[in-house]
Amino acid sequence: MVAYKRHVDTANISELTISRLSIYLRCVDQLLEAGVETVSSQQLAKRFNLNSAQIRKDLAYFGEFGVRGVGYNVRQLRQYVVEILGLDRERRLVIVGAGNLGSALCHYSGFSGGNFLVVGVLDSDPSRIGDATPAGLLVEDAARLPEIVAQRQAEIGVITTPAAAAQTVCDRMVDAGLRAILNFAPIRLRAPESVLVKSVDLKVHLEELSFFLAHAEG
Amino acid sequence: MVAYKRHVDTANISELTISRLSIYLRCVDQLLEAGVETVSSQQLAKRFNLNSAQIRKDLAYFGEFGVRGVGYNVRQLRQYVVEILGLDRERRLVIVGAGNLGSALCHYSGFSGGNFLVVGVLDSDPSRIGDATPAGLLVEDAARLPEIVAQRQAEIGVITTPAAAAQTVCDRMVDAGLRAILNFAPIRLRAPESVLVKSVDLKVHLEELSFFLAHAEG
DNA sequence: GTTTGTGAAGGCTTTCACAGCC
DNA sequence: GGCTGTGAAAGCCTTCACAAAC
Repeated sequence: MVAYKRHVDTANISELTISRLSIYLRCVDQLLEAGVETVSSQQLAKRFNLNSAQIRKDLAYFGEFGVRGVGYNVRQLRQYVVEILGLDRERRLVIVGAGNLGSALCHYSGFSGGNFLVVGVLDSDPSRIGDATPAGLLVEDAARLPEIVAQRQAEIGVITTPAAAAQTVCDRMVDAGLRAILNFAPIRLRAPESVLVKSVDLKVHLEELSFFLAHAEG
Repeated sequence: MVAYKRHVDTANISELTISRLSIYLRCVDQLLEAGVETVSSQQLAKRFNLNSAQIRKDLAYFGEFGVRGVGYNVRQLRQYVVEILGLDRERRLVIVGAGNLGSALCHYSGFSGGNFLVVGVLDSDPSRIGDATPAGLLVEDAARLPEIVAQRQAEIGVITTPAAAAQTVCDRMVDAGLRAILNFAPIRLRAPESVLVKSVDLKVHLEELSFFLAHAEG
């Protein structure tokens, strides 16, 4: 077994591989909780409905983590995936849009827990500024985005505004120095190539389910 | 122009095509708001950062909606996409898990608006049962899932419980007759093939952004 | 002239299958 | 015996490019 390759050309690695690493992390956490110490790609695949060759290939991009004839050490594997995903240090988030979704996310365990920390919830609506979110943060003025990003060293912006405001908020986040943006507004955003924007349109998933219901025989 | 083909073999159509149809619907809605009456695939592509051949191909699976030399009638196109996605009738949702995310989603406009309607928010925690959600629904006992699904004719189940409870809730949703499930718990669910389960792990997206931040040069 | 709908080409991802190693 | 890491094959998806239609 060799250590995690730090100098892989990450530009050539598919986003699909990255999102699967994230999934593997959940699986490995479950195994750790269950006290499993060693796991083969086949066991992982069977247990979590994955493909064993794909697991091996995804991991092999970043180093040789396994032992032939044995499998992977679960604890070690977790640590490697954590390092690959950059989860070995805290990542701070700023949420813009203190509506239902925004205030729910700021104390959603996936968002404020583990390596992620919500350090600000902003809105441009004066009637919302000063409100307490369920997590105890106060809603602040969206105009203060640049200073909040700088002072609190936020790296990730989360957009939970209505569609009409999203592009403006995105532009301001880019100007404020945020390099990674998670967008929940149902609109396609434009941003410089140096900034990564991921959009999650929750309605798309519902509409996929609707398509399935409309066309499934039965 | 020919009408929407009702008898396409939907089993052969990629999920990617379906999720793009959903995106096209957002784009077409923006065009309608802007008063645009006709649009070509190239105009759509340029405006929303898409590929024109892909738009044409995605649409062509379901019929011949365009006029050569002209393009697509925006209003008509919207109607076709709505029919394809099965959005021409109401789809009722039941949410299980009245935590932060669950109660936020039940009055999130994407979830209770348009063709989707949340008809129940359930939890198994007695201390939550009876609580009012922001949308005015009362949290009901998760044990009543089967009767609520049947009486209110719910079709889609939404899981917003902690990971540990998600598989049990999923099994009960299947038993209650739900054929489409949207899962927000960070766990891989197992369900019969006749049921469509879509999982949305919000943390996966954050971790993808983290990977980008960790490896982007800068 | 313009644009659609589509076969063919190209590119990307997954899966297979096995050499190499334990 | 077992399992990983990986080239090769298969499958899938996107893009090109053009005939057919307006």
